[in-house]
Amino acid sequence: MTGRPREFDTDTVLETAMDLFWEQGYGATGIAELSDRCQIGRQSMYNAFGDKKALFVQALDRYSCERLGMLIELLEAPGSPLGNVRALLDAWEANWSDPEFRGCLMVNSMAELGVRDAKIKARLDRMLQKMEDAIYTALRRAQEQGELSADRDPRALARTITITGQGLAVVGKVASSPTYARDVLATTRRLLE
Amino acid sequence: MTGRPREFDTDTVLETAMDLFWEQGYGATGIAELSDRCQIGRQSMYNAFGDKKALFVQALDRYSCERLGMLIELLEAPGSPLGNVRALLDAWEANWSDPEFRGCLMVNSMAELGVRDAKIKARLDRMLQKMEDAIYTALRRAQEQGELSADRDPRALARTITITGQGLAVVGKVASSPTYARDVLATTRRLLE
DNA sequence: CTCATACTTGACAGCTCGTTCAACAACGTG
DNA sequence: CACGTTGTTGAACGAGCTGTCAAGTATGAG
Repeated sequence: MTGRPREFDTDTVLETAMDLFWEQGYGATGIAELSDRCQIGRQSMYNAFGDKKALFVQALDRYSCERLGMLIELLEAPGSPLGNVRALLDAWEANWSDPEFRGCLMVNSMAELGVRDAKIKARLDRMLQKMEDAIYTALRRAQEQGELSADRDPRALARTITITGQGLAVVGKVASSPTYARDVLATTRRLLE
Repeated sequence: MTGRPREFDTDTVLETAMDLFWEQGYGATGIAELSDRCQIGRQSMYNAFGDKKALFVQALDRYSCERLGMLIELLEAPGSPLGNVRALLDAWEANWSDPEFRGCLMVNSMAELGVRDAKIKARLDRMLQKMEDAIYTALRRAQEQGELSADRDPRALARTITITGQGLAVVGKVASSPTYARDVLATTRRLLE
């Protein structure tokens, strides 16, 4: 029944794999590199996670849980819903200004695999909707509490904020101007007034 | 002096190569595939364009000239500058709704190569600035002609519109909702009122 | 015609990739 | 201790990749 116990922690390995895919993308990350950095043999990798694409999907799911989890937690914090949305924009701005800013695994994956792999495409679409819905819900609550004018379209606003976040994540990989995110997010904040 | 003449048109080949990189990305596009679709031998490819990365850079430059050229042309059209900006947003919306929408080579390249290749990164940064500047100039002219309120920050607005375009280009590769671009661009248009 | 030049063609070297195979090691159970 | 089960280790496979070499071919110049 019970065989030889694992010598590695599945979560730690998945976290490292996620980081690698995050930094380099799916195609540019090789199995050798993965097993090197994760400090486990190739075969152990295949035993535990399946083939490369299966591993990637699990890493992507982990990213989704972590990041979207943080986002939802932030937006559902007690107090002012609109303040929470503003806090999200602040967090993006701070993150963007980090010199080690490395983009977003979700967006990178959309660009690299969005049209090529239908299964991953559907997954990414779902993640996008989760993000949008979390922002939408916060905006709706802001309207209910009178923080946000009732004549605003919260769905359109949530989508705009989502797009802005994704756009900043890609552009941040090449833009040299340090005030880019500040300018863009200042405009976004004006939409919430 | 003059040797055997070329049997192919350099522009046509470059256009085809650009399309391939556009659809599949840099890493996922092989030399064999390129020479197949371009209908020329590998060696002819290497003779005419250099190695793979050099070919890609030329394809990227071509994309930049074509697309940014169209964008600038649209924004500098005679008549209302603000109307031209609105026309740009309309064009994006129409483009996005196309079922064969395939994103944008610029954004795809940012995601795939933005942090890995410094030379390409600088090139993409320059393209981004060109795009931003074209929109900025149109907005400035709109202000001079009194179409756009003078208290708006045209730089921030131009960057916001740029980010929105890039964001839509990535998200469009996976988003299933057909009203996404409409919602986002409606919000963007409100910024111009 | 001869020759240097430039392009084309096909084969192939060298490498890396994802994946698998076979042998060995560590565990619980009888 | 023997056995089934599971994980590890290291080697190897076949396919695909980028880039190059060598031979053949079409041109203009002398």
